Amino acid sequence: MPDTPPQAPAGSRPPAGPRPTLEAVAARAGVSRATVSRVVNGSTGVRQSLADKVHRAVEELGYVPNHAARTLVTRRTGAVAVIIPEPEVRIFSDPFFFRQIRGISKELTAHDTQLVLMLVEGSGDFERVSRYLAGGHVDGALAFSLHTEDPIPAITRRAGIPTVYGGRPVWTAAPDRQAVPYVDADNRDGARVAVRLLRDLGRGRIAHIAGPLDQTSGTDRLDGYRDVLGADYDETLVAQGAFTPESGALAMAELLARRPDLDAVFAANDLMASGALRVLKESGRRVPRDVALVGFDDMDSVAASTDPPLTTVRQDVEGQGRLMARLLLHGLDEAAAPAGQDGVAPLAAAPDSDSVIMRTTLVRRATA
Amino acid sequence: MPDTPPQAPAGSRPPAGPRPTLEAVAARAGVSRATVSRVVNGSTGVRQSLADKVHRAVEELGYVPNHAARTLVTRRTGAVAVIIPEPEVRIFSDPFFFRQIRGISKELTAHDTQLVLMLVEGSGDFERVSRYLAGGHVDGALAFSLHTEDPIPAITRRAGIPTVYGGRPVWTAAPDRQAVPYVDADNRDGARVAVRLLRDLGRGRIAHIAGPLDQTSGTDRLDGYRDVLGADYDETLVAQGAFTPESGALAMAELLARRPDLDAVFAANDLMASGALRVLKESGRRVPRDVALVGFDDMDSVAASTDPPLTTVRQDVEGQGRLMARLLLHGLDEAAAPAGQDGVAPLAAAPDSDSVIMRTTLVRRATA
DNA sequence: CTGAAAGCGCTAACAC
DNA sequence: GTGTTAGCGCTTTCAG
Repeated sequence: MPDTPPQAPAGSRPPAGPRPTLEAVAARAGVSRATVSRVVNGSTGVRQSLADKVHRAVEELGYVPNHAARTLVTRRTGAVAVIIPEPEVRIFSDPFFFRQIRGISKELTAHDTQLVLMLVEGSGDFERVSRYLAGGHVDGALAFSLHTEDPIPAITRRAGIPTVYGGRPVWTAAPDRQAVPYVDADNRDGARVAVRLLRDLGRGRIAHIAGPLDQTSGTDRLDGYRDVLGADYDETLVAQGAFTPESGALAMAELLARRPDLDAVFAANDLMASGALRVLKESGRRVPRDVALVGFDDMDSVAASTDPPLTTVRQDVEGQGRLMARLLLHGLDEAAAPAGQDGVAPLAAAPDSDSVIMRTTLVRRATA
Repeated sequence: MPDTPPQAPAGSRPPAGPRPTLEAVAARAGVSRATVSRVVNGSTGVRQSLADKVHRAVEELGYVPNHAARTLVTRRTGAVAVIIPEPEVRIFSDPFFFRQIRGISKELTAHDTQLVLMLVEGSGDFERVSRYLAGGHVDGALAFSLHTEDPIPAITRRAGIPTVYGGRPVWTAAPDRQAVPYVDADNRDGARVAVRLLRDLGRGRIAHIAGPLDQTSGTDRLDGYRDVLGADYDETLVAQGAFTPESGALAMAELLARRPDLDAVFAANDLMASGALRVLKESGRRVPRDVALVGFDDMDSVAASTDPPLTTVRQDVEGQGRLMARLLLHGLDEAAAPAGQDGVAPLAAAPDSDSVIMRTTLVRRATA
């Protein structure tokens, strides 16, 4: 490159001005653009001596490939959207989402893929999401917390954007069940394990504080409870909450009023368990002596710091996030090169479609 | 991703295949590409009749502009990076970050700009961030929680990426103070208001549980405390915490041991205040009768639900997020079109450079 | 193994 | 006002 600006800045750092292009690197290395491109993209078939020259030129010029140009020709953006329905108040009280995002972030980062966060406010926002996804800004999407009438699946499908869901979407139970890939904890089995523990502890009147029934995490845990109770299932021992401490307290009070004889409680999550625990203690009952209690999630900021510490069912939220990303990325690679093996070890078995249900583990502390 | 089966779905939705290009729209509307481009980009100088035709063609074809192609020529990505240092454990316990991100998201969305989330894990990650920012993927960046030796500023500067910081960076107090734009709450003044309240309540031995002193939110609040105490400032009445409930409890116990006669406490945040409150009650003291207590943040999940509810200093976290985004976007527009007014109403006054300090408000509940 | 050439889809001068 | 014409920086056949 003959035209260097008059006074070159002294520092050894690459020149500031306009970023160098492939062209510039090629000129400097004395090769063609094609060769530089090959080297930069790690192609094998290039003589070592040339490759070295190119690398040096890249270094000296501080060359960084232009993303837009690359995307324009490859049709790959190297970015993934993470769609979160805002109304979910949980976002703010729960470290849940952030942990899941953390897992997603780690996995994406490891694959040099960017995370585009989309907080979806209200119904008016769906048009925006739709446009965005259709705009080819991202290669795929990760979505959360789908309720019955969630428009996201339709949007991603129409936009032709591969999508993996977090948590089993409710509609998978519907007659025309669309086989969407999702990652979830084995809520039903986790609940079974919790209730079995209570039963094996000799408790005969095990109550359940259920989560919202428009979410599969709520219904699946209730189903697990019923599985174990079997014929002994008794409606008067079930109350509903909303996954918040307050709702747990309310539900507990209700249960106590209805069935003062209950001797155990399985709460559908730790937050509700903490509310229940408070009410239990206020009612003069001793935990676990009089009433044993088990939660769900093993949310670190809650479960370990209640008094007494909560026995609960742990789910690996961060792992779920990682897996969601892995599943998506895997699918994307497959679409590009429809071959087999790629070395990604599945974290768990896939029951059907491409979904993964992750094992839960019982964490025994002091409430049961 | 399972391909769509052979049989094309009947719906009136636009053809699936390859996405239509400007060219296609132009052909369909019987105009040139340039005209379509003008219409799509809302240019004024186009005859109405033509514009209508174009709009119709766009509609019929389901045309969506190709982002990469546009970026390639405009040099604008329409995306902003949000950089968060992962080690911050606060992320998981505090709704803080999510609220700030929520504010950022809202503002960006309103300006059709995307949010690229970068969780920075450790030192090894900085190279990645550096490469990413240099890669021209984003137009600007928003960064958080800078500690003394944070490399982010150097990285963004070198990459030439305009950046706005969340919270006053510590180095702004250094001799060679770089004038970086940031948004922060008026921590010092907020602290003054809190301590003045305590003093006006007649308390004579006001203690302070300080936050970490490597963060300006910690030091600024301590400074505010000292401002009010003036000559009465007494080191034995100050203990340090780490913005967590546990550290607040520890600090409180320490203070109580040292100065059993204290009659008020100003904690540098609500989380620490909650820990302190517990210890205070356990020590048999009545709040606020024996010891008055004021927190900071007005973190909804904490302040309103302590017993008794916490008097605290509120900062508008979501507003700070919005403002950060607004400042950045404003700067970007300016760079593009270096003119004046653009109708963005500042939420508060700018003291120097382009930074904004936001007012705090005292929220009186029951602890003082 | 390497280079030349043809675009990817769009915007922005510049003519008409 | 509207069309024509160059590229933006990169990958990728296709020759050699």
